[in-house]
Amino acid sequence: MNKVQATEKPRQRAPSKRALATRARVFDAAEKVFADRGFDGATIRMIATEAGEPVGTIHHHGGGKDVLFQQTVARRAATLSQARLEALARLEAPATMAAVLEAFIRPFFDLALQDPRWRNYARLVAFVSVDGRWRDLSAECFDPTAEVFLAEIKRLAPHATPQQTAEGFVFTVAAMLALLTSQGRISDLAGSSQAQAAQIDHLVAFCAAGFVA
Amino acid sequence: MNKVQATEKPRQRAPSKRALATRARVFDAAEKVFADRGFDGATIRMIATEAGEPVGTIHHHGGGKDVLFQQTVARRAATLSQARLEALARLEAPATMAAVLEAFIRPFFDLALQDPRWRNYARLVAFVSVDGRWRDLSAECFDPTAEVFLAEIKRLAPHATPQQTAEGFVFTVAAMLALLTSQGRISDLAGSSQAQAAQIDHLVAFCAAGFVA
DNA sequence: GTCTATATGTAGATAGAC
DNA sequence: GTCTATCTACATATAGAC
Repeated sequence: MNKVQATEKPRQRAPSKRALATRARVFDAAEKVFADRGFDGATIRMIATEAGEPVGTIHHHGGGKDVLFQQTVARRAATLSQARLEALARLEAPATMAAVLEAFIRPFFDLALQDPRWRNYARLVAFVSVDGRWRDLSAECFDPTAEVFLAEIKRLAPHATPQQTAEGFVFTVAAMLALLTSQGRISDLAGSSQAQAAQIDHLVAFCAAGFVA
Repeated sequence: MNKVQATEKPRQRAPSKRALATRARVFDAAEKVFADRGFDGATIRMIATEAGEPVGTIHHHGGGKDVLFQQTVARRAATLSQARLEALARLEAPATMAAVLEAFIRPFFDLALQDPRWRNYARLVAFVSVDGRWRDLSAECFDPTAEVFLAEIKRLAPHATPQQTAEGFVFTVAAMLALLTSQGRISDLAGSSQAQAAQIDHLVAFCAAGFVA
């Protein structure tokens, strides 16, 4: 058993499993701390503590605080986009407005329901959406997919002006993020709790009705 | 013996006009900087520069960074609540869902359209709504009025469950803040600009239709 | 790749002159 | 009430040992 890679030094060595696991822990920790406290409220030290790694390791994998932040946001964006576009492609030919909106909304909830890291990611995205300094980042990560859905929505509501469809889409995204990040706020207001499954249906119905109007 | 009473503030003297103006400049500046950068991203020095005041003055009027932040959020909340409740009271007897939602939504836009400081305030509120650390502050400032409107909405949609009305209200608030803080984001997506007046009508219609569904 | 120690900057806060 | 000067603490980042 010769260890080939031990002596070879190509342009970039494949990272070891150990290194990849560390890297994932660093980004998961960054995701959680950034989601809790925002970019400026988070510190490299908090992230290091959360990850169970020394401070230097965060810089090594993250490459500075704002690169770390941007990569943390970008990391899951491709997965999310793909899930959304696949859901859209799965719709049979005469799609309804509700079905298109659900193809956009549900994948995020499915991921969030089964993985708490995706819930952290949702809160992180909410922070990004509110802070004007990350507009370019947000556009890079999410606009391409948004354009695809926007085109589909326009096709289903040809009578609406471009402004109206754009507005409706912004309202839909805002409502989706609010529900994703509410974490019981709605139950507080309502006085009791209910399965999230129904809430997603309500969100889709709410937005679909809004678009029709 | 009389030492304690002597050193205690007898009662607060009425502040001079000059002092009140300075105080207002401090809070306006804090509002803008907090709206731009969030709580942690803002610094006392940025606020001082924005206000054209020395650093010590910010502490004097604000009393520490987080007290300053909370007072900045609370400062306009009463005005907003009052405007909303008055708009609600002005509705004639058989109110529609759209009219009730408009009574909630339009006052904020009216203030924001005529005063850029209210636009800053809207962005500040968006930051607060996304950061879990300010949940108590947010509840204190906005929940009482929200309860009034929620009761009215329930009256107009007796068939809906408490969960559904609470959800719809959260969606409405999220969409409202998104539109208030969009600052041309919607025009970007739509490819052209349009008067905000129509956008508010669209928002009301969107949400009213959602509630009916 | 991983971890420690440290350099450098700037934050929030305050004491005291005016 | 207003402003200056300064204290203390902790941030990011990096150099270099392992």
